[in-house]
Amino acid sequence: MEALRYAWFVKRTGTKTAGHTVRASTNQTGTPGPGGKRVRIQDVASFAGVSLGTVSAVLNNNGRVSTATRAHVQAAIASLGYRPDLYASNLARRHTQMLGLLVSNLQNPFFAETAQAMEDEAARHGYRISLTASNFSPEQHRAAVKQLLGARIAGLAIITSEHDDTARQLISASGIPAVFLDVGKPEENLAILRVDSRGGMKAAVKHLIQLGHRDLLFVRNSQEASGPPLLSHRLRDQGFAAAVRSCAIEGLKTNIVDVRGPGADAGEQAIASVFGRIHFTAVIAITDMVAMGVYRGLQARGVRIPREVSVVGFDNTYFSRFLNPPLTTVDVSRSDLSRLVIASLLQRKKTSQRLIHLPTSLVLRESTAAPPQQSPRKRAKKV
Amino acid sequence: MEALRYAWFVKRTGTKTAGHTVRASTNQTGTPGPGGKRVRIQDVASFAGVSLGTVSAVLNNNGRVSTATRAHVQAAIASLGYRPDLYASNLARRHTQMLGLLVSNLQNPFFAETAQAMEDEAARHGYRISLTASNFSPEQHRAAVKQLLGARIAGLAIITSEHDDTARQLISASGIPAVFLDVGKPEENLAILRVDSRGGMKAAVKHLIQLGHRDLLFVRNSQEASGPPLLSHRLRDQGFAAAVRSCAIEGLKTNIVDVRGPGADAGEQAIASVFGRIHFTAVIAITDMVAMGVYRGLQARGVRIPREVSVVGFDNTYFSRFLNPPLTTVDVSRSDLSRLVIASLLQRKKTSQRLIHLPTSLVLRESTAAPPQQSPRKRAKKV
DNA sequence: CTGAAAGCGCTTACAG
DNA sequence: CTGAAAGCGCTTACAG
Repeated sequence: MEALRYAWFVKRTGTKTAGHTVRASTNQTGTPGPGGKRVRIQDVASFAGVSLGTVSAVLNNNGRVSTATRAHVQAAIASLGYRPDLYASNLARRHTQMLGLLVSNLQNPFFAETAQAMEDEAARHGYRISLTASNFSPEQHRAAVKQLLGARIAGLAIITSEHDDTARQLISASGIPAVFLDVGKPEENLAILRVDSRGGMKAAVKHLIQLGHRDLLFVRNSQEASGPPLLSHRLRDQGFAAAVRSCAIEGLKTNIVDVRGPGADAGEQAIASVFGRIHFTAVIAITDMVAMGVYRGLQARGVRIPREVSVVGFDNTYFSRFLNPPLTTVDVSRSDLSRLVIASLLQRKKTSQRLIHLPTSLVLRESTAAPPQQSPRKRAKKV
Repeated sequence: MEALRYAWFVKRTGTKTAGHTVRASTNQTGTPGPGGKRVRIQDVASFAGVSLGTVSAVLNNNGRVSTATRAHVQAAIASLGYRPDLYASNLARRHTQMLGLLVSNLQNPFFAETAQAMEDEAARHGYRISLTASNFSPEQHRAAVKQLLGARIAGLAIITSEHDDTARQLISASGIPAVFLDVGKPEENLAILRVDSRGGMKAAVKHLIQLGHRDLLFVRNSQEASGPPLLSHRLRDQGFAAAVRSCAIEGLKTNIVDVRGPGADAGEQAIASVFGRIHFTAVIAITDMVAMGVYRGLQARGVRIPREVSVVGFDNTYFSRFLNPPLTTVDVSRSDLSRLVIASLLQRKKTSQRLIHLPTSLVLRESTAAPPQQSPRKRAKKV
């Protein structure tokens, strides 16, 4: 037994010291190890005739290596095609240069655009993004968080429409810096990013009222799953309600339609279901995707935008200005969002801002105008 | 020196065996280790009163653990909130359950939708996707591949428009199973996914010709960077050219416009630049995004689709059927693509298919119709 | 069915 | 400026 231990010991410390080697250590030869063809740091060291620690130093720019040695090692790295093992190095380092990002869905342009902006911003700081989509499911949300937490990420951004309390507690307990979109209160390691949805909604409603609209239709969608309503949607709902309240004007009438399903489908169906039954001269869509469906629903029925009905969206996705007519919508800056989130995740000091406010702004395009003078056509039956 | 070595040795093997402990090993107590608050597998083992190997066995479902012990260990895991360290386990395991995916850009719905489909399909096999965007830049492409290769991914899918030869050689040399979109020839570990762009283009051209169109405008976009043309675009170019050749019909005229920039912008500008100067009754856009810009360009000039001009897109992105009118486009199935790619990456046998064909199909919607009978309005000056 | 040992491929004090 | 040692937190033969 003692012999066995000794053999292992010798193998670990190398053969240079002695003739008491028990097993041949192929790692000293510079050839790939016995297990596979992966080039290891030791191979580079042997090849360059330096020690393993020196190679590591040049890899990590830990000064104290002469220029000549550095160049020599780098040549060895290049000629062997060496690539450091991410898992070994992160394990040894005890931390990663990886930020986790959880979004609801990549199909939705808002999330896709945000993910892209986060990746760019993270790269600017030397970090990478580990991206996961929850598909709006709290279960997938929780599973993704568990995975990310096991991956020793340096920080975690939860930019989702759905929410999961268990996941949140896990994150809180982990002590990892995190940012949540919209939901809950800040904690020691949790910052909250508050997008001013209410302000955006208010601006949209005010804009329509100032144009003379008095019959507003608010179109929203719910997820397939019978879970709780999406948080981002709830805030936009509240924003709409608050805006209507604060704008209390003689004769203002509002209706709300909710349809299950993906944005554009829901928007189209919403129009199909209320058309001819509810009177409205303006539509506020809860997202640009929904607005796109609303366009389709309206235009398929020969309704002209904005001459007969005005439409406002929310998100200012890339495509919104290419719709016909270009969509008036509420802008949420992806780059500001990314900058604020990444900055929050990366700053170590505990004194940092725990509540991050992101303003919104109404982008005026051509989908809104004054309502038609005369009572609209037959569809416009009052309710 | 020998004493020091011995101390280390004892520490590694634990204190159970003897009184010759040199330093106290806090790891045996079940409390978090001295370094931080991360719970380790040894903590779970101590807490449950079993050995570390047993905990590992229940974590990895390596049979041979009694039901009672398993339950007991799982309780310990739950009550300590233990989460295995991804880096340590992957290092020890020598492989990961991670697949790399490189796409050009997440803003483009085709890539976003494909990424989403790949994630779903990978999850079905117990794998995760490490997603990176190259932003169409060969340099970023190469850097991303290097990172992915260092991350010991189990497989790598390159679904990009751009290409980099160095990256390809690195992948080839690594021996990691990989799939490339469209480019090059299969090798030992490299499969090629060939999307039948030519077939799709041919179908589009034939469709328009059968409707009676004789003046076709092909609208394409190039990237900002002055690099080589995108591969996917080159194939679609060729498809267009081949289709026109094979359809050689009396009086068939074609023009090609190329504009630099992102899809929708390019499409809009393309129309702006040729409108009134080139005669066309149908537009074939190289992507749906470009088609969206073409819509905008046409409609801003009062041209009705399809009554005056027909438009065909390529990709069948989610939004295409919500355009007004719904876009006729060439479909590339995201789910088929994902299934084929993941299957190729995961199958170990070398005899597997190295050349994967993915058919395309023309989806007929309302953006195409017979050309106007009489010579179009003033814009329609022959060239 | 269980446990102690050997190893994964790095980094980072530490001693020279 | 360089090198040998200790450690990161796991997995997986191997011996009992």
